[in-house]
Amino acid sequence: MPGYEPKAIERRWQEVWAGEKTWEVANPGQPGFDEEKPKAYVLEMLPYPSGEPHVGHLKCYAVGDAIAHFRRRQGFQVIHPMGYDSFGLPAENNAIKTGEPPRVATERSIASFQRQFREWGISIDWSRELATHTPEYYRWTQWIFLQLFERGLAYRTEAPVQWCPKDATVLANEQVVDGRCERCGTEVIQKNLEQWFFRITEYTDRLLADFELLESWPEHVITMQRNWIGRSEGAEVVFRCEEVDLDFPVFTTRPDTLFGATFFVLAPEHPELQRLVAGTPAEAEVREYVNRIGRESAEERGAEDREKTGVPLGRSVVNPVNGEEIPMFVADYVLMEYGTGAIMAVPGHDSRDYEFAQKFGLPVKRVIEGTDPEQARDDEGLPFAGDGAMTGSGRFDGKHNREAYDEIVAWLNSEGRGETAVNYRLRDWLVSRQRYWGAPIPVVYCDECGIVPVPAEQLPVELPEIEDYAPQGKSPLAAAEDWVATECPRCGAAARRETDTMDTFVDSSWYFLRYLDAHNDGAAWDREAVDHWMAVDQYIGGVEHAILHLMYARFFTKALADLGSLGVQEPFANLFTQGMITRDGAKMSKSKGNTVSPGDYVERYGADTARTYVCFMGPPERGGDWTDEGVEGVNRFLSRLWRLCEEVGTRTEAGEPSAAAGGEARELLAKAHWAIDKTTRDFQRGFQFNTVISAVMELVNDAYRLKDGLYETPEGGAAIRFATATAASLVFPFAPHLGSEVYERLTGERVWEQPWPQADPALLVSDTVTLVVQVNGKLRDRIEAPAEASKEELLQLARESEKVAKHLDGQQIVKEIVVPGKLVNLVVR
RNA sequence: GCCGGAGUGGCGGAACUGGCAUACGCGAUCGACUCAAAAUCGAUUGCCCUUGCGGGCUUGUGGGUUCGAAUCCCACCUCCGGCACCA
Repeated sequence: MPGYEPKAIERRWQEVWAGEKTWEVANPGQPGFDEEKPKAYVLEMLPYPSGEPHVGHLKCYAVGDAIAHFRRRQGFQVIHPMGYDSFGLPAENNAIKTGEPPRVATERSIASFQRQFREWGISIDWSRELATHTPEYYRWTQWIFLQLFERGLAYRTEAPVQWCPKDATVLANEQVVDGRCERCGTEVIQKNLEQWFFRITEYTDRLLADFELLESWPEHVITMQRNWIGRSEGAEVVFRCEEVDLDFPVFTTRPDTLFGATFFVLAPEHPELQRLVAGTPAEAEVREYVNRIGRESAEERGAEDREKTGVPLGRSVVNPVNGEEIPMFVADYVLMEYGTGAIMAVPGHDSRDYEFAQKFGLPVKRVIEGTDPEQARDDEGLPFAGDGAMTGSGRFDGKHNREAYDEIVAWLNSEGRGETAVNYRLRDWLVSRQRYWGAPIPVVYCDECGIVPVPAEQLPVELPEIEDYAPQGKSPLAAAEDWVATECPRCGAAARRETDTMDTFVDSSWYFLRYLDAHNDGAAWDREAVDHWMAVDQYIGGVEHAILHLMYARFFTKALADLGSLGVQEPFANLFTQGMITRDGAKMSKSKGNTVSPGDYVERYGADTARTYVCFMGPPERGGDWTDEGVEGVNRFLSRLWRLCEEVGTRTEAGEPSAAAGGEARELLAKAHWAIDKTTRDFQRGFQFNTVISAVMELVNDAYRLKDGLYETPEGGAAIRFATATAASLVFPFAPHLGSEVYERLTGERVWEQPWPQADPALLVSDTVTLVVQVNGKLRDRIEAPAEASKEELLQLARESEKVAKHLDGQQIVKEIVVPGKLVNLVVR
């Protein structure tokens, strides 16, 4: 008997699917569009094509494909497209090193992804394939840029930016991790440059409020985004420096502690700093301090155990609530990027201000009493972060601080010295990059007209071919003189093109819309197609995109909806984030030499084994450690199914299984229906693929256990044939090739054309149940009991048990608990 | 520090609404087949005591609620992830 040979099976079915374009779906109005079926948009995050696919890709697409297959067989018209996020730094860095054009390396990698997706048997609608580096795609990325520009949502301004000296480019705040470049790990420095921004901050409140519109997102992803947006409610309060006749607004979340302010601190980058100290004795020391801080990296400055430093300015401001003059300082623990770059310092109730006050010998004043009377008396327990009664706060004394909060803000407002205010951590999205391998920003600079957008009909602004990719502080595109020199679209005078390109996150912020109308060369998409398919019903990807990509895509969706181009406010109704696969307990990396190449495993065991393994190794939202023994275990299981199919195919005849069958035939039929029921429920519950697969394993195990007896009779033969075909049908979403092959051999049908099986309720119940008998909550016996036995009958059975009787000996039953169909618990004393 | 998540056999993990803890897989031991090995098939496999029958213990730790807790409540410990001088 020939063994399981996945190679031949898998190739055969891949050719069927490719030849028949099995997974293509039509848009509304096109031939082949099915009006009856509800739609389901199943989408995995598009890959960044660099080298070969790794196991993370295998897992993501195996998980997504299982969902796509299940939904199809549940009667949905499933759209399941694929594309490539093909602009970006790694291809360009490779180009700088090797001289190979980024396009060449990228397209080679795309070819490798395409080949592997086919070899894995992922059910992709290839007619909708896209790559973000093609002019057909980025033409519309540029179009969206122009739309945002027209609405004032894209703007250019000089700003302090994070600059990576190694990659010689600016970075988004989101791409700076612990003060280092996310990509190359180099320490980031600050620079002032003219840059392009998207006004995402205009959408902060909607980005927060619309979490409500989502159906199912992991709670931690929502929390991460919420923290990233960082909305704080508080008040803006104005402190005045009489000596230089300047007002200094501060943002505070604790206006109730205003009476406790004992000093005032400006960030080293504060624009009024020079004016405050010019010509004063403090000037030299302040300048030296500011210069020193300026030279420090973001990492040094943000270090966890950094001691507080600062310099007194020799100036003071007036506290608006009590007229007190408090001294001013410059200190680097105040950040220019947040709030107003200045703070009122309340050392009695803020740990950072407290530390500073201790170091500089400044007064610490308590203005809220703790509930603990010991703490209430003096400076014990300071800084105090809790709530309590106001003290040392004039006419607010005795009030609870939460109450006083509003009254103080109201009073400031009436005096014109303050008002309620909201602050966000989120900054506008810096989208320009001084890099080659990205979509050119479609803008022209004209001496007469200034910044002029390229008219939509002139798009795309194509990326020119160049020789030298190395950045020299400005975009490599600046060297392409013929390309840069152009005419002003408005006045026709000589003008110069923008030489920066767009952040690749821009490309991936709208690709899910382009799939829906991928070859439209008259518009980014057809509104009817997008209205039909959006939103994405299930989005799947790595949790590393929890903030950046997902928030940018949400922002784009809202902005495009405001422009009238879209009818939804949220792009992804349901989100699933898969966990990372490790090897030997560690993250895979080439330097550690612990990488796993999916290609090797597909070659050795077949795609079905590799796919089923990544779904079986544990709950997919959690990570898991890749082991070869685990892969072999799954391969064993699929081989068992294969051999069972071969045996059943020769030893039984096709025939309807009879629900009236008795004995082992009925036992196996019941197991098959149990498996149908279990897998269906687990699929509907979410992503419990490991338990889905284990249910099919149980079914196959039972078939092996019972098969020899079943071959004897026609009913038995029909039962095991049904059980085997059912196993194939249920495992199909994970092992589509083997599932198709086995199902076809035993039924003559194509499994993906069959609806998902339905469990027969009559076979889910049995006429006896195992009754668990406990004495004082401890298991003492198991008894087979009639399923419909009454409470009294169950108690009777329980008491008759010898094993139970032993534990009742000499004791008195004080309570009897009966859960029909399950258990009896006798409480004795 | 703040915000999430998780602690179950030798390992990955299962257990629905509080009701048989350890499904399924891996590993291990034994047996069948074989000249032999691999593959395959079958049996055993939480820990402790006991020749056996049987008994005791066990879901990170300590307490609580309950006839009954991996599951609910309180306190604590450990690990993982995110954010972090954000006023």
